[in-house]
Amino acid sequence: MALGKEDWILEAALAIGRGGTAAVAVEPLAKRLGTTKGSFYWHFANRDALIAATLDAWENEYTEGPIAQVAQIEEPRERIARLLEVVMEDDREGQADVGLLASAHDPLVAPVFARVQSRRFAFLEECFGDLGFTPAVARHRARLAYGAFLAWFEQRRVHPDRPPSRRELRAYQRETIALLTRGS
Amino acid sequence: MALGKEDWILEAALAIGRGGTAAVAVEPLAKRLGTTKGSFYWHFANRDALIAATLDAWENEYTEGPIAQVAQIEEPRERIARLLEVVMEDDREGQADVGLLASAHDPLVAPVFARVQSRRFAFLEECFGDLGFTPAVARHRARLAYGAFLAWFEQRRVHPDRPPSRRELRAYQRETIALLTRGS
DNA sequence: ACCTGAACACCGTTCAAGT
DNA sequence: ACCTGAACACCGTTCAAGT
Repeated sequence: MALGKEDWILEAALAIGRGGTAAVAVEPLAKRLGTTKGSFYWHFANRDALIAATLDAWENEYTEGPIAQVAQIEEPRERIARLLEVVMEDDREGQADVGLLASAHDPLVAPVFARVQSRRFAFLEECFGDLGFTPAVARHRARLAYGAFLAWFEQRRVHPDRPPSRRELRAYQRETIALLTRGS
Repeated sequence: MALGKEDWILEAALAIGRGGTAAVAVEPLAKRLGTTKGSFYWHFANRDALIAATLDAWENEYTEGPIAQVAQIEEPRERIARLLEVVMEDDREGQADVGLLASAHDPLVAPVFARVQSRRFAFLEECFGDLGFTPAVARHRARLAYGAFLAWFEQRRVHPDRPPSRRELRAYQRETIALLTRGS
């Protein structure tokens, strides 16, 4: 039966999760889908186009999603806290991010990543601004909040053998919020 | 004239800085060095061995270096502050890190990165412990400090067009230290 | 419209032969 | 001891030919 672009994109997303963009190889993907390389080139101009399409899908699903979930919360402190929870809760979300971090240098990935990160920074900056911090301070706190997120996943990625407990996650989030909103 | 392993390692390090391990390709490297692929295989078993050797050199130079530079500072708060400065000051250091972050998924890179990060976390934890925090709190603060470092370079990498000023860096460091050592 | 299969380029790897 | 050059495998890409 005929395949569609989506089938290739789905398979590529799995590959990226496993090993970054380097793991997106047309021939193995074709084998996995039970078809040939020639078929692939009917749907996509080349390998880069497949990766671009996959990143596009990721950007839509995973970035706006979490932000939209918390954007309507009135209290800024609560909004930040919920965002941290949402974003650190879901393992798949984290791994999608981390799989892409692994390919951050890839010229295809860089611009997408830049957009996503800018969006996240901007949202966090706004939240801290709503707490009454000056723009400069809000920027620093937003950066620290984003770093709190990065460091958490870095540690998970590097020590997959000993995943921190749910309690540890809660304590870390609590302390992060407490510290970063101090002075508001 | 005869080349040595070091010549290949140096060239490989440059390539990693440019585009992660994916940029380490034997044939182009050979061309750059004015020799042939065959020559490469006299010095190294294969491409992986070259990358491993390059990572080894990086681990020795760039990880122990900064820590050693600050380890003998008495005052823990000062020690942390200096470490942040040292590690964020030098652009080349940051880019070596970031170049490798780009290949974090690479099975060759993962274990080296794990060691380096463990070492850094442990050192930071110790510093915060010396400030009198309980182990759990020290762990959280160490993670946040490491995140402060990661987020800084992430932002630089993503927006190479508008690098933050020296003043911004100073202000960010000052505020990070102030926040993370609060309560000691 | 969608796919196959053969072809070619590029890079990793091997190895016999050179100095 | 160190290097060359030819060979082969693997994957990206093209394309004429099939359904």
